[in-house]
Amino acid sequence: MAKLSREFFAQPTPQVARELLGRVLVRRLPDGTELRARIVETEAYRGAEDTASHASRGMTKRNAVMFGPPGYAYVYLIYGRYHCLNVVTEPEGVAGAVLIRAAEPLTGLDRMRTLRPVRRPVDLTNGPGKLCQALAVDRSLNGTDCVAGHVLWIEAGSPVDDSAVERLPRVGIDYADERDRTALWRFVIRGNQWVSKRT
DNA sequence: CAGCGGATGTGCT
DNA sequence: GCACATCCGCTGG
Repeated sequence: MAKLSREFFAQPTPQVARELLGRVLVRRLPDGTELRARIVETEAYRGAEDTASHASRGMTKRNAVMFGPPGYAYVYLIYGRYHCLNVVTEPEGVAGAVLIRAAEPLTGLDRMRTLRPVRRPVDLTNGPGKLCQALAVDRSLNGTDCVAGHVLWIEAGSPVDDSAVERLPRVGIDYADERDRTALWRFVIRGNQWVSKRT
């Protein structure tokens, strides 16, 4: 299955977020094991004009990757315990990234359950922090090239039809301006079991 | 089941 | 010092 290209990620962020639904996120572990999961929930974060975005106040040490070339991983620590995985969008110099919030495990489930012990498989990857734990994604992968690299990438998978796409406000951004709190920049596959619980 | 608060590191959102 | 693009365990109904 073909990897998504640099040009794909260079598009406007909300468009990339919508187009990532149904695509396959792949994580290759140091021992060669490949973990695969189908993306079912994303959020778009833009630059200076988006007060919900880490990039809204300009470039810092943490968010620098968001300003770089598209197709790279932006991974940050949240609440001191969890990680969130984004893929950088827009042309180089324009900040933007898509947060991958939830996915449906496809291969390597046994390994995911070792990384993240849970009773029910549905709890493996139905949230951004859970997804990172199950796929062994942490800050050491910040800045990883998801187009030319061989550690983390996204395959074409099966794009989702418009009729199956639900657009919702983003979650966990109470601090943002009303305009940004209400923007429909969260994309989910309608009715999918693996979508995160926070709605 | 819902609701609430603790965990725990980093940037000032 | 406080807030945070989160998750989990404990409590009460």
